[in-house]
Amino acid sequence: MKSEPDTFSIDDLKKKGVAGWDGVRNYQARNNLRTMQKGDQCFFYHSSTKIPAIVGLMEVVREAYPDSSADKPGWVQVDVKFIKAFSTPLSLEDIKGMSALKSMVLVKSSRLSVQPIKPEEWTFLLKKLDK
DNA sequence: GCCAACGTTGGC
DNA sequence: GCCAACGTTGGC
Repeated sequence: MKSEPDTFSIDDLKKKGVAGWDGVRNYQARNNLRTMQKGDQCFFYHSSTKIPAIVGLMEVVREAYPDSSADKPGWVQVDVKFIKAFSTPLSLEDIKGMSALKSMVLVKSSRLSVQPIKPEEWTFLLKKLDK
């Protein structure tokens, strides 16, 4: 899940503990939000910043429900809980250099703000990040 | 700040 | 339903 740190950063999530992931206005991203289940974990990615990178880990604590920030119905948000901020974030540059991550959506379709991750990619990333 | 890639809108 | 014009995202 991507966010511009100027708008909402991993530190902001850490402070809040639990936050609503609202503001998604893209159908594909919305569909991905809808598939997320309580207990699912996801990565927090900082986009549009000096060093775009995976910076943290979080967990879905509430499944998709109407996004109150939307002026039209149909958009949804989920609630996520802070789990951790990685001491060493994994930059997009690094990700692009790893052959195991070659087919990541992040590399292939960088604009999608809520992306699926394959199990093998997830395992690989967690091993790299969570030391 | 630039620009490529992508998504959305609206005329026909 | 096509496609040109326009808007947005996000890496660099």
